[in-house]
Amino acid sequence: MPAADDFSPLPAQGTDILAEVTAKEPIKTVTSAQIAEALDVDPTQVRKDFSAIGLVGIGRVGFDVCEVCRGIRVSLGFDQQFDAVLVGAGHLGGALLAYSGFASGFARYGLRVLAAFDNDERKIGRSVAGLTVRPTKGMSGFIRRHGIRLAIITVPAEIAQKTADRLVAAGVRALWNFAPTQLSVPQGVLVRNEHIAIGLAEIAYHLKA
Amino acid sequence: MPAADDFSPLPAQGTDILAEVTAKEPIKTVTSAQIAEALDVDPTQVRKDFSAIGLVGIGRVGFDVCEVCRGIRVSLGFDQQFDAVLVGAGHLGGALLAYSGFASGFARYGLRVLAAFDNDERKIGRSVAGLTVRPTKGMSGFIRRHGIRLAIITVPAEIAQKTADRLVAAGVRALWNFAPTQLSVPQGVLVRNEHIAIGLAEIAYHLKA
DNA sequence: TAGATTGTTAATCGATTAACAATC
DNA sequence: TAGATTGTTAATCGATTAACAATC
Repeated sequence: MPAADDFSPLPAQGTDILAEVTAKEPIKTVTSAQIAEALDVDPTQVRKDFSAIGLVGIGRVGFDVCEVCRGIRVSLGFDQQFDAVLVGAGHLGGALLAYSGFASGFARYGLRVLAAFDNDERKIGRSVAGLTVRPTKGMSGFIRRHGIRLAIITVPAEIAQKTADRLVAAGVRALWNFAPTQLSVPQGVLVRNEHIAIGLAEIAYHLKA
Repeated sequence: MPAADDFSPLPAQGTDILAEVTAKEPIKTVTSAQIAEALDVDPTQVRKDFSAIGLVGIGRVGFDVCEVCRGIRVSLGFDQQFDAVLVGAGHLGGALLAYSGFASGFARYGLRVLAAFDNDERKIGRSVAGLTVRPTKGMSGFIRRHGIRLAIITVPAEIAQKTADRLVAAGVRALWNFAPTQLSVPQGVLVRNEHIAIGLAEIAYHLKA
Protein backbone atom coordinates (compact mmCIF):
# COMPACT_ATOMS: atom_id res chain seq x y z
CA MET A 1 0.00 0.00 0.00
CA PRO A 2 1.52 3.32 -1.06
CA ALA A 3 1.51 6.45 1.07
CA ALA A 4 -1.39 8.87 0.81
CA ASP A 5 0.90 11.42 -0.81
CA ASP A 6 1.68 9.06 -3.64
CA PHE A 7 -1.66 9.71 -5.34
CA SER A 8 -0.63 13.08 -6.66
CA PRO A 9 -3.73 13.99 -8.59
CA LEU A 10 -6.18 11.93 -6.60
CA PRO A 11 -6.68 13.77 -3.36
CA ALA A 12 -9.62 13.50 -1.06
CA GLN A 13 -11.56 15.45 -3.60
CA GLY A 14 -11.77 12.22 -5.50
CA THR A 15 -14.91 11.22 -3.72
CA ASP A 16 -16.44 14.65 -4.21
CA ILE A 17 -15.76 14.52 -7.92
CA LEU A 18 -17.29 11.11 -8.20
CA ALA A 19 -20.38 12.26 -6.42
CA GLU A 20 -20.78 15.00 -8.99
CA VAL A 21 -20.10 12.77 -11.95
CA THR A 22 -22.64 10.24 -10.82
CA ALA A 23 -25.22 12.82 -9.83
CA LYS A 24 -25.74 13.80 -13.44
CA GLU A 25 -27.13 10.46 -14.54
CA PRO A 26 -27.58 7.25 -12.62
CA ILE A 27 -24.67 5.33 -14.13
CA LYS A 28 -23.00 2.57 -12.22
CA THR A 29 -19.56 2.80 -13.77
CA VAL A 30 -17.05 5.49 -14.59
CA THR A 31 -14.08 5.44 -16.96
CA SER A 32 -10.59 6.59 -16.17
CA ALA A 33 -10.99 9.18 -18.94
CA GLN A 34 -14.04 10.70 -17.28
CA ILE A 35 -12.31 11.00 -13.93
CA ALA A 36 -9.16 12.30 -15.56
CA GLU A 37 -11.08 15.04 -17.31
CA ALA A 38 -12.87 16.14 -14.14
CA LEU A 39 -9.57 16.25 -12.27
CA ASP A 40 -7.62 17.62 -15.22
CA VAL A 41 -4.97 14.90 -15.14
CA ASP A 42 -3.78 12.10 -17.38
CA PRO A 43 -6.03 9.01 -17.66
CA THR A 44 -3.00 6.77 -17.20
CA GLN A 45 -2.41 8.43 -13.86
CA VAL A 46 -5.88 7.47 -12.73
CA ARG A 47 -5.52 3.87 -13.85
CA LYS A 48 -2.15 3.57 -12.15
CA ASP A 49 -3.40 4.98 -8.88
CA PHE A 50 -6.44 2.73 -8.96
CA SER A 51 -4.25 -0.24 -9.69
CA ALA A 52 -2.00 0.72 -6.77
CA ILE A 53 -4.88 0.62 -4.32
CA GLY A 54 -6.15 -2.66 -5.67
CA LEU A 55 -9.06 -1.46 -7.77
CA VAL A 56 -9.75 -3.54 -10.87
CA GLY A 57 -11.80 -2.15 -13.72
CA ILE A 58 -13.86 -3.84 -16.37
CA GLY A 59 -12.59 -3.74 -19.95
CA ARG A 60 -14.62 -1.56 -22.32
CA VAL A 61 -16.78 -0.43 -19.39
CA GLY A 62 -14.75 1.28 -16.71
CA PHE A 63 -14.74 1.10 -12.94
CA ASP A 64 -17.57 0.38 -10.57
CA VAL A 65 -18.40 3.67 -8.89
CA CYS A 66 -19.16 2.15 -5.51
CA GLU A 67 -15.92 0.24 -5.47
CA VAL A 68 -13.96 3.35 -6.42
CA CYS A 69 -15.54 5.44 -3.68
CA ARG A 70 -14.89 2.79 -1.10
CA GLY A 71 -11.38 2.20 -2.38
CA ILE A 72 -10.45 5.85 -2.11
CA ARG A 73 -11.96 6.18 1.34
CA VAL A 74 -10.10 3.14 2.58
CA SER A 75 -6.77 3.98 0.96
CA LEU A 76 -6.83 7.50 2.38
CA GLY A 77 -7.76 6.19 5.80
CA PHE A 78 -11.13 7.89 5.93
CA ASP A 79 -12.88 4.66 6.82
CA GLN A 80 -11.32 4.71 10.25
CA GLN A 81 -12.45 6.79 13.18
CA PHE A 82 -9.85 9.16 14.62
CA ASP A 83 -10.23 11.02 17.87
CA ALA A 84 -8.48 14.34 18.31
CA VAL A 85 -8.15 17.29 20.64
CA LEU A 86 -7.97 20.90 19.56
CA VAL A 87 -5.73 23.42 21.31
CA GLY A 88 -6.46 27.12 20.98
CA ALA A 89 -10.13 28.06 20.91
CA GLY A 90 -9.71 31.35 19.05
CA HIS A 91 -11.35 32.30 15.80
CA LEU A 92 -9.71 29.67 13.66
CA GLY A 93 -10.10 27.04 16.36
CA GLY A 94 -13.76 27.87 16.64
CA ALA A 95 -14.22 27.64 12.90
CA LEU A 96 -12.62 24.21 12.80
CA LEU A 97 -14.70 23.05 15.74
CA ALA A 98 -17.84 24.19 13.96
CA TYR A 99 -16.69 22.33 10.89
CA SER A 100 -16.08 19.19 12.90
CA GLY A 101 -19.62 19.21 14.23
CA PHE A 102 -21.40 18.66 10.95
CA ALA A 103 -21.78 15.35 9.20
CA SER A 104 -20.47 16.95 6.04
CA GLY A 105 -17.38 18.26 7.84
CA PHE A 106 -14.61 16.38 9.60
CA ALA A 107 -16.98 13.60 10.54
CA ARG A 108 -17.17 12.67 6.89
CA TYR A 109 -13.48 11.83 6.95
CA GLY A 110 -13.60 9.92 10.19
CA LEU A 111 -12.31 12.70 12.41
CA ARG A 112 -13.98 13.42 15.74
CA VAL A 113 -12.81 16.25 17.98
CA LEU A 114 -13.33 15.15 21.56
CA ALA A 115 -12.23 18.27 23.42
CA ALA A 116 -11.03 21.85 23.03
CA PHE A 117 -8.40 23.44 25.26
CA ASP A 118 -7.33 27.02 25.87
CA ASN A 119 -5.38 28.84 28.54
CA ASP A 120 -7.42 32.03 28.26
CA GLU A 121 -9.59 32.40 31.37
CA ARG A 122 -12.23 34.22 29.35
CA LYS A 123 -12.64 31.29 27.00
CA ILE A 124 -12.53 28.45 29.53
CA GLY A 125 -15.97 27.11 30.29
CA ARG A 126 -17.52 28.65 27.23
CA SER A 127 -19.29 26.47 24.74
CA VAL A 128 -17.87 26.49 21.23
CA ALA A 129 -19.74 24.46 18.64
CA GLY A 130 -21.12 22.21 21.34
CA LEU A 131 -17.84 21.62 23.15
CA THR A 132 -16.97 23.22 26.46
CA VAL A 133 -13.53 24.83 26.37
CA ARG A 134 -11.27 23.25 28.97
CA PRO A 135 -8.16 24.64 30.68
CA THR A 136 -4.87 23.41 29.20
CA LYS A 137 -3.93 22.31 32.69
CA GLY A 138 -5.89 19.11 32.24
CA MET A 139 -4.83 18.51 28.63
CA SER A 140 -2.13 15.90 29.15
CA GLY A 141 -4.34 13.87 31.43
CA PHE A 142 -7.20 13.94 28.98
CA ILE A 143 -4.96 12.80 26.13
CA ARG A 144 -3.63 9.90 28.15
CA ARG A 145 -7.02 8.81 29.42
CA HIS A 146 -8.53 8.76 25.95
CA GLY A 147 -5.46 7.52 24.11
CA ILE A 148 -5.59 10.53 21.76
CA ARG A 149 -3.07 10.35 18.94
CA LEU A 150 -3.92 13.50 16.99
CA ALA A 151 -3.95 17.15 18.05
CA ILE A 152 -5.04 20.21 16.11
CA ILE A 153 -2.94 23.27 16.93
CA THR A 154 -4.65 26.63 16.50
CA VAL A 155 -2.76 28.59 19.13
CA PRO A 156 -0.74 31.76 18.39
CA ALA A 157 2.63 31.13 16.74
CA GLU A 158 4.51 32.25 19.85
CA ILE A 159 3.29 29.35 21.99
CA ALA A 160 2.95 26.74 19.26
CA GLN A 161 6.26 25.00 19.96
CA LYS A 162 5.62 24.80 23.69
CA THR A 163 2.16 23.45 22.99
CA ALA A 164 3.56 20.88 20.60
CA ASP A 165 6.09 19.73 23.19
CA ARG A 166 3.37 19.17 25.78
CA LEU A 167 1.19 17.30 23.32
CA VAL A 168 3.99 15.01 22.20
CA ALA A 169 4.99 14.35 25.79
CA ALA A 170 1.41 13.32 26.49
CA GLY A 171 1.55 10.76 23.71
CA VAL A 172 0.19 12.46 20.62
CA ARG A 173 1.57 10.97 17.39
CA ALA A 174 0.43 13.53 14.83
CA LEU A 175 0.08 17.31 14.87
CA TRP A 176 -2.13 19.26 12.52
CA ASN A 177 -0.49 22.63 12.74
CA PHE A 178 -2.45 25.75 11.79
CA ALA A 179 -0.05 28.10 13.56
CA PRO A 180 2.20 29.95 11.11
CA THR A 181 5.46 28.58 12.44
CA GLN A 182 7.73 25.59 12.00
CA LEU A 183 7.47 22.95 14.75
CA SER A 184 10.26 20.61 15.72
CA VAL A 185 9.20 17.21 17.00
CA PRO A 186 10.85 13.86 17.73
CA GLN A 187 11.19 11.27 14.98
CA GLY A 188 8.03 9.31 14.40
CA VAL A 189 5.72 12.21 15.11
CA LEU A 190 4.05 13.64 12.04
CA VAL A 191 3.57 17.37 11.56
CA ARG A 192 1.19 18.47 8.86
CA ASN A 193 1.44 22.22 8.32
CA GLU A 194 -1.58 24.10 7.07
CA HIS A 195 0.24 27.27 6.13
CA ILE A 196 -2.09 29.80 4.61
CA ALA A 197 0.72 31.78 2.98
CA ILE A 198 1.55 28.96 0.57
CA GLY A 199 -1.79 29.31 -1.14
CA LEU A 200 -1.45 33.05 -1.08
CA ALA A 201 1.90 32.87 -2.83
CA GLU A 202 0.39 31.01 -5.76
CA ILE A 203 -2.39 33.56 -6.02
CA ALA A 204 -0.06 36.54 -5.74
CA TYR A 205 2.13 35.12 -8.47
CA HIS A 206 -0.83 34.62 -10.80
CA LEU A 207 -2.15 38.13 -10.24
CA LYS A 208 1.28 39.65 -10.69
CA ALA A 209 1.64 38.27 -14.22
CA MET B 1 11.34 34.42 -13.10
CA PRO B 2 10.01 30.96 -12.21
CA ALA B 3 6.50 30.34 -10.88
CA ALA B 4 5.89 30.39 -7.15
CA ASP B 5 5.30 26.64 -7.22
CA ASP B 6 8.75 25.99 -8.57
CA PHE B 7 10.38 26.55 -5.19
CA SER B 8 9.27 23.20 -3.87
CA PRO B 9 10.91 23.30 -0.46
CA LEU B 10 11.00 27.06 -0.06
CA PRO B 11 7.45 28.07 0.65
CA ALA B 12 6.32 31.22 2.35
CA GLN B 13 7.63 29.71 5.54
CA GLY B 14 11.03 30.74 4.32
CA THR B 15 10.75 34.13 5.88
CA ASP B 16 9.47 32.66 9.13
CA ILE B 17 12.39 30.28 9.29
CA LEU B 18 14.83 33.04 8.68
CA ALA B 19 13.32 35.11 11.45
CA GLU B 20 13.90 32.20 13.81
CA VAL B 21 17.43 31.52 12.64
CA THR B 22 18.43 35.13 13.04
CA ALA B 23 16.64 35.57 16.33
CA LYS B 24 19.09 33.27 18.07
CA GLU B 25 22.10 35.48 17.51
CA PRO B 26 22.43 38.74 15.64
CA ILE B 27 24.22 37.39 12.57
CA LYS B 28 23.96 39.17 9.27
CA THR B 29 24.47 36.21 6.99
CA VAL B 30 23.13 32.71 6.67
CA THR B 31 24.49 29.71 4.78
CA SER B 32 22.55 27.47 2.46
CA ALA B 33 23.38 24.60 4.81
CA GLN B 34 21.73 26.35 7.76
CA ILE B 35 18.58 27.07 5.84
CA ALA B 36 18.55 23.57 4.40
CA GLU B 37 18.75 22.03 7.85
CA ALA B 38 15.93 24.17 9.23
CA LEU B 39 13.74 23.28 6.27
CA ASP B 40 14.95 19.68 6.10
CA VAL B 41 15.92 19.86 2.43
CA ASP B 42 19.09 19.59 0.38
CA PRO B 43 21.50 22.57 0.49
CA THR B 44 21.84 22.46 -3.28
CA GLN B 45 18.11 22.99 -3.53
CA VAL B 46 18.41 26.18 -1.53
CA ARG B 47 21.28 27.52 -3.60
CA LYS B 48 19.46 26.72 -6.83
CA ASP B 49 16.29 28.43 -5.72
CA PHE B 50 18.20 31.46 -4.54
CA SER B 51 20.05 31.58 -7.81
CA ALA B 52 16.75 31.36 -9.69
CA ILE B 53 15.38 34.43 -7.97
CA GLY B 54 18.58 36.38 -8.50
CA LEU B 55 20.13 36.13 -5.05
CA VAL B 56 23.92 36.04 -5.02
CA GLY B 57 25.81 34.77 -2.01
CA ILE B 58 29.28 35.46 -0.76
CA GLY B 59 31.84 32.69 -0.94
CA ARG B 60 32.89 31.23 2.42
CA VAL B 61 30.30 33.40 4.15
CA GLY B 62 26.80 32.72 2.91
CA PHE B 63 23.88 34.94 2.03
CA ASP B 64 22.91 38.32 3.37
CA VAL B 65 19.84 37.75 5.53
CA CYS B 66 18.16 41.01 4.55
CA GLU B 67 18.59 40.32 0.88
CA VAL B 68 17.23 36.81 1.28
CA CYS B 69 14.14 37.99 3.13
CA ARG B 70 13.46 40.66 0.57
CA GLY B 71 14.18 38.29 -2.30
CA ILE B 72 11.70 35.73 -1.04
CA ARG B 73 9.05 38.33 -0.39
CA VAL B 74 9.42 39.77 -3.85
CA SER B 75 9.62 36.46 -5.69
CA LEU B 76 6.48 35.19 -3.97
CA GLY B 77 4.68 38.43 -4.67
CA PHE B 78 4.25 39.42 -1.03
CA ASP B 79 5.72 42.85 -1.65
CA GLN B 80 2.64 43.87 -3.58
CA GLN B 81 -0.65 44.91 -2.10
CA PHE B 82 -3.68 42.84 -3.11
CA ASP B 83 -7.24 43.79 -2.42
CA ALA B 84 -9.83 41.07 -2.01
CA VAL B 85 -13.42 40.45 -1.08
CA LEU B 86 -14.65 37.58 1.04
CA VAL B 87 -17.91 35.80 0.33
CA GLY B 88 -19.60 33.81 3.08
CA ALA B 89 -19.35 35.29 6.55
CA GLY B 90 -19.82 32.05 8.45
CA HIS B 91 -17.44 30.56 10.97
CA LEU B 92 -14.56 29.99 8.61
CA GLY B 93 -15.14 33.31 6.88
CA GLY B 94 -15.11 35.07 10.23
CA ALA B 95 -11.89 33.35 11.21
CA LEU B 96 -10.19 34.42 8.01
CA LEU B 97 -11.48 37.95 8.42
CA ALA B 98 -10.08 38.06 11.93
CA TYR B 99 -6.79 36.78 10.58
CA SER B 100 -6.74 39.44 7.91
CA GLY B 101 -7.09 42.21 10.46
CA PHE B 102 -3.81 41.67 12.24
CA ALA B 103 -0.46 42.91 11.02
CA SER B 104 0.89 39.40 11.52
CA GLY B 105 -1.92 37.90 9.45
CA PHE B 106 -2.81 38.41 5.82
CA ALA B 107 -1.51 41.97 5.92
CA ARG B 108 1.98 40.57 6.28
CA TYR B 109 1.66 38.98 2.86
CA GLY B 110 0.18 42.04 1.21
CA LEU B 111 -3.42 40.88 1.30
CA ARG B 112 -6.15 43.29 2.36
CA VAL B 113 -9.78 42.21 2.59
CA LEU B 114 -11.92 45.20 1.66
CA ALA B 115 -15.39 43.76 2.16
CA ALA B 116 -17.34 40.72 3.32
CA PHE B 117 -20.54 39.55 1.67
CA ASP B 118 -23.27 37.15 2.72
CA ASN B 119 -26.83 36.45 1.64
CA ASP B 120 -28.02 35.56 5.15
CA GLU B 121 -30.30 38.34 6.44
CA ARG B 122 -29.19 37.62 10.00
CA LYS B 123 -25.56 38.27 9.14
CA ILE B 124 -25.97 41.32 6.93
CA GLY B 125 -25.14 44.52 8.76
CA ARG B 126 -23.27 42.74 11.50
CA SER B 127 -19.68 43.63 12.17
CA VAL B 128 -17.18 40.82 11.77
CA ALA B 129 -13.58 41.62 12.65
CA GLY B 130 -14.17 45.29 11.93
CA LEU B 131 -15.94 44.78 8.61
CA THR B 132 -19.67 45.22 8.14
CA VAL B 133 -21.20 42.26 6.33
CA ARG B 134 -22.85 43.40 3.10
CA PRO B 135 -25.60 41.77 1.06
CA THR B 136 -24.39 39.78 -1.96
CA LYS B 137 -26.75 41.88 -4.04
CA GLY B 138 -24.16 44.65 -4.20
CA MET B 139 -21.17 42.36 -4.64
CA SER B 140 -20.63 42.67 -8.39
CA GLY B 141 -20.85 46.44 -8.27
CA PHE B 142 -18.36 46.63 -5.43
CA ILE B 143 -15.89 44.42 -7.28
CA ARG B 144 -16.13 46.55 -10.43
CA ARG B 145 -15.85 49.84 -8.59
CA HIS B 146 -12.75 48.76 -6.69
CA GLY B 147 -11.17 46.71 -9.46
CA ILE B 148 -10.99 43.67 -7.19
CA ARG B 149 -9.15 40.72 -8.73
CA LEU B 150 -9.20 38.23 -5.85
CA ALA B 151 -12.11 36.67 -3.98
CA ILE B 152 -12.09 34.37 -0.98
CA ILE B 153 -14.90 31.82 -1.09
CA THR B 154 -16.13 30.54 2.26
CA VAL B 155 -19.72 29.77 1.34
CA PRO B 156 -21.31 26.33 1.68
CA ALA B 157 -20.32 23.86 -1.03
CA GLU B 158 -23.82 23.89 -2.53
CA ILE B 159 -23.63 27.50 -3.64
CA ALA B 160 -19.91 27.72 -4.30
CA GLN B 161 -20.14 27.28 -8.07
CA LYS B 162 -22.88 29.87 -8.43
CA THR B 163 -20.86 32.25 -6.28
CA ALA B 164 -17.78 31.64 -8.38
CA ASP B 165 -19.70 32.35 -11.57
CA ARG B 166 -20.90 35.68 -10.25
CA LEU B 167 -17.44 36.65 -9.07
CA VAL B 168 -15.81 35.78 -12.38
CA ALA B 169 -18.51 37.66 -14.27
CA ALA B 170 -17.76 40.70 -12.14
CA GLY B 171 -14.12 40.58 -13.15
CA VAL B 172 -12.34 38.57 -10.46
CA ARG B 173 -9.19 36.84 -11.77
CA ALA B 174 -8.37 34.52 -8.87
CA LEU B 175 -10.48 32.47 -6.46
CA TRP B 176 -9.27 31.25 -3.11
CA ASN B 177 -11.69 28.41 -2.56
CA PHE B 178 -12.30 27.14 0.97
CA ALA B 179 -15.54 25.37 0.02
CA PRO B 180 -15.07 21.60 -0.21
CA THR B 181 -16.00 21.32 -3.87
CA GLN B 182 -14.41 21.58 -7.29
CA LEU B 183 -15.06 24.84 -9.14
CA SER B 184 -15.07 25.21 -12.90
CA VAL B 185 -13.96 28.58 -14.23
CA PRO B 186 -12.96 30.05 -17.60
CA GLN B 187 -9.36 29.85 -18.79
CA GLY B 188 -7.16 32.47 -17.25
CA VAL B 189 -8.91 32.46 -13.91
CA LEU B 190 -6.92 30.81 -11.13
CA VAL B 191 -8.56 28.59 -8.54
CA ARG B 192 -6.56 27.74 -5.47
CA ASN B 193 -8.29 25.07 -3.43
CA GLU B 194 -7.76 24.94 0.29
CA HIS B 195 -9.18 21.48 0.82
CA ILE B 196 -8.95 20.43 4.42
CA ALA B 197 -9.30 16.74 3.62
CA ILE B 198 -5.94 16.57 1.86
CA GLY B 199 -4.10 17.28 5.08
CA LEU B 200 -6.34 14.90 6.91
CA ALA B 201 -5.50 12.11 4.48
CA GLU B 202 -1.81 12.42 5.24
CA ILE B 203 -2.51 12.32 8.96
CA ALA B 204 -4.88 9.39 8.72
CA TYR B 205 -2.32 7.45 6.72
CA HIS B 206 0.40 8.11 9.28
CA LEU B 207 -1.79 7.06 12.19
CA LYS B 208 -2.98 3.96 10.40
CA ALA B 209 0.54 2.59 10.04
C1' DT C 1 -16.83 -10.15 -33.83
C1' DA C 2 -15.66 -5.22 -33.40
C1' DG C 3 -14.55 -1.68 -30.54
C1' DA C 4 -13.65 0.64 -26.38
C1' DT C 5 -11.27 0.49 -22.16
C1' DT C 6 -8.14 -1.53 -18.94
C1' DG C 7 -3.49 -2.70 -17.13
C1' DT C 8 1.31 -2.40 -17.75
C1' DT C 9 5.62 -1.77 -19.98
C1' DA C 10 8.71 1.43 -22.07
C1' DA C 11 10.09 6.21 -22.99
C1' DT C 12 10.19 10.73 -21.77
C1' DC C 13 10.44 14.40 -18.87
C1' DG C 14 11.60 17.02 -14.89
C1' DA C 15 13.22 17.36 -10.32
C1' DT C 16 16.52 16.12 -6.93
C1' DT C 17 21.05 15.18 -5.58
C1' DA C 18 26.04 14.59 -6.08
C1' DA C 19 30.37 16.51 -7.43
C1' DC C 20 33.59 20.05 -7.97
C1' DA C 21 35.72 24.20 -9.84
C1' DA C 22 35.30 29.15 -8.74
C1' DT C 23 35.20 32.47 -5.19
C1' DC C 24 35.92 35.11 -1.20
C1' DT D 1 47.36 31.24 1.94
C1' DA D 2 43.99 27.83 3.60
C1' DG D 3 39.50 26.66 4.07
C1' DA D 4 34.67 27.09 3.75
C1' DT D 5 30.95 28.17 0.86
C1' DT D 6 28.95 29.42 -3.44
C1' DG D 7 27.28 28.48 -8.20
C1' DT D 8 26.68 25.22 -11.75
C1' DT D 9 27.25 21.15 -14.37
C1' DA D 10 26.51 16.29 -14.61
C1' DA D 11 24.30 12.11 -12.83
C1' DT D 12 20.73 10.03 -10.61
C1' DC D 13 16.29 9.31 -9.36
C1' DG D 14 11.39 9.35 -9.65
C1' DA D 15 7.22 10.77 -11.70
C1' DT D 16 4.59 11.55 -15.73
C1' DT D 17 3.16 10.30 -20.16
C1' DA D 18 2.94 7.55 -24.37
C1' DA D 19 2.12 3.18 -26.49
C1' DC D 20 -0.07 -1.08 -26.98
C1' DA D 21 -1.32 -5.83 -25.97
C1' DA D 22 -4.93 -7.97 -23.09
C1' DT D 23 -9.64 -7.92 -21.92
C1' DC D 24 -14.45 -7.70 -21.83
